[in-house]
Amino acid sequence: MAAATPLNPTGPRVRFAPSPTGYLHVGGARTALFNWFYARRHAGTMILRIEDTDAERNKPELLEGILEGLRWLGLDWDEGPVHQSERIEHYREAAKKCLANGSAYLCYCPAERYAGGDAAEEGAAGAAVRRITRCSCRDGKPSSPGTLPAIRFKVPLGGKTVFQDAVFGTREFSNDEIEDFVLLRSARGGEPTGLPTYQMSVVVDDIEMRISHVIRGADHLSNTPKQVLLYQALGAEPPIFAHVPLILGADRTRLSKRHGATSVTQYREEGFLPEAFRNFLALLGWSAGGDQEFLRTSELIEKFSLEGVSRTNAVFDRAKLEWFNTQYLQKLPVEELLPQVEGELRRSKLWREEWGSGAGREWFARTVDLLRPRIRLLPDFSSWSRAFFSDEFSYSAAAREKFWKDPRLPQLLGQLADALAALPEWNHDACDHALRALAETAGVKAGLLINATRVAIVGEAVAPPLFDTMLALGGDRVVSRLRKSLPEVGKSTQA
RNA sequence: GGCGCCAUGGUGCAACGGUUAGCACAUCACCCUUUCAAGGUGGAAAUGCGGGUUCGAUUCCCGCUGGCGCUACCA
Repeated sequence: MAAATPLNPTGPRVRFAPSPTGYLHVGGARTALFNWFYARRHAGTMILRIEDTDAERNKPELLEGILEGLRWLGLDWDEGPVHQSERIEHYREAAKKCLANGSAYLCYCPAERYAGGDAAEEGAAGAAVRRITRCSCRDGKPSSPGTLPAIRFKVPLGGKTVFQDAVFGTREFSNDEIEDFVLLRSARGGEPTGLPTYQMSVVVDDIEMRISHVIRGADHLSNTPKQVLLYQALGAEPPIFAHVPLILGADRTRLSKRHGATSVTQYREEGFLPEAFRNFLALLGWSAGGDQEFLRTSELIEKFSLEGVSRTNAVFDRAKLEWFNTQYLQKLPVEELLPQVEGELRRSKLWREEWGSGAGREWFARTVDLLRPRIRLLPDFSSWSRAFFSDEFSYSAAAREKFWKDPRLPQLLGQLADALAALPEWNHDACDHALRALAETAGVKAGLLINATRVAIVGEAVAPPLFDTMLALGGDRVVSRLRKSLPEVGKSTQA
């Protein structure tokens, strides 16, 4: 994908590295967004890397969905996507190097000896679980020689590992708390060396891709010291880390399927505007410092900084997301909205080519402008405001129940249709006067006619102001819809 | 269990030793109004607890509590 801004070869290099084991969820999207903001803010380079080393859990078909989600969000990248599955040799080389310089060793222990234990032992009445973090293989005394070995990192005894985090500050971990983690899994099949673990592939790639800032979820804070140790073993300078707080569900646990929509694709389908979604996401765990919240993407890029990233986990609040959407729906210049609405109408098969240019385009723009203060999500354009784009619509039950009660209505609406049909000119005030005049002669409140007419011409109890609506629909349509409604109005008033 | 991180109204953020603790969402009331929104005005609502440090703590330190994360030959 082409870069949106000129690249600065000395600028920061960041990456977003999803694993195609699921869809792009909002947490990942927010991480991608922050990386992108940072890259664009500093004219740096954004790299997309696919972490697909786990052949079992990896589902290649999910990748397209992730890319689609990123594109919908409006994010682009300058390099990649790079697939880790195609770089296995690099990781093996690095592991060999660690073996050669003494920072790693071959471990012949069966995998089960390390795995399984901790979680399983938890039930033992709170008994302290001492994990195995070192083994005799480390000293060249294989516990089960003959089996295929894994390569483990030889974590230094004693001492501490420190690194800089742009969000959390200087972090220190004592090495004795870090287990001898696996670099290369024991071989399956005939291969002498296996596949890399996350720690290995991430570090090797971040080094080779010259990543300067690792911006990722705070769930990685705990394994960062392992990675720092690896950088040192490979003779490389660690990058600057920036761990961003997690996004939680309303119950304060990490956002997951049971919290409802967590895939960005779902938000696209529900009809959110990407820019509104971006604005909302940006403010989850980050703030420009002041009180301003409505920030267009260009402002977000301009203001983004790692210093503004919070250390507190944030709860995903859908109500606020919807508020952002209504704000964008209302504040954007109409022209920016038209393509979105056009897309929506196309999806619902209501689109007519005449609205693409000329007078049709003008009408379309005016109508969208009229409708938008009442729109919450894009599909509202083809549902409750359907009557503005199609003659085929139905009268909502709630609307007839509410506004088609008065028994005089069938007669009055008939008279109104006649009066409107006789109008020499079709404009807001003419319609207004005609309706009020009729109300006065008939001795009814104007509101009675106004409300009933609204239902008759758009089928809904809720719509823009009546005379603006009439103007948008045009005289012929209003009159014919009014007449066509008469039998239905009759039924309702008798019920 | 161990290690780590975090802690301002229900939610998202401000206030980075001195403010009547601010803004926004949500919520309630009122205004506007032909419906419903939008908009406007106002209300209710927070510094988890306990110790320090300081003339002064939301802010710095310690403890507690609570939440979250990591604790795999997953990423």
